[in-house]
Amino acid sequence: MKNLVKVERARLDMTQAELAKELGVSRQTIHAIEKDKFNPSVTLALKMARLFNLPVEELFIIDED
Amino acid sequence: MKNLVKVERARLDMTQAELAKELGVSRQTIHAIEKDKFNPSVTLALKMARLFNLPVEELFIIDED
DNA sequence: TAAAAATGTAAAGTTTTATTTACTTTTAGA
DNA sequence: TCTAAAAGTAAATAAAACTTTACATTTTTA
Repeated sequence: MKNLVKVERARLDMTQAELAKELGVSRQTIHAIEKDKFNPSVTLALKMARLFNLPVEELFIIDED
Repeated sequence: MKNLVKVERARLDMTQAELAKELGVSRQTIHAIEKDKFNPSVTLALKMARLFNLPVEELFIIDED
């Protein structure tokens, strides 16, 4: 699993802390997701995708099959 | 959060056990998701959406804002 | 270049997802 | 209608998401 959170966050010119607050999670959660430390819930993924105006499938990409 | 897993599973004429096996999770996990008992990981959501040939956003719907 | 802001990291603790086992109830087929 | 498959439920456990706190490092900006 890789994701475009860091890039899309940069596009919106938001800090990890700002994004975290917007999404109702901790800054460390954002950091961990950006570093592929974990696999967020679909709810959080949906909220992020909506904020970034991207489909979940483009924001989070499963490596292989 | 609601979801269309039960409906889409019916469209593919699969049992909970078959779907579970296909996705590499337990039958109870499928059951719990169908009953909105929990919020799956984005990875599992992506696998389901791909199997059902639907965007994650259509398979899993956040209730409000 | 010094200070402040942002990011990285880490550890302990909580909550929730997911597994396993087992049993009951419902549904479908012979 | 009897039977078997499927689905519902539940509880104990394991694993992972997420929180909180705290501090170090990097980047930005005054």
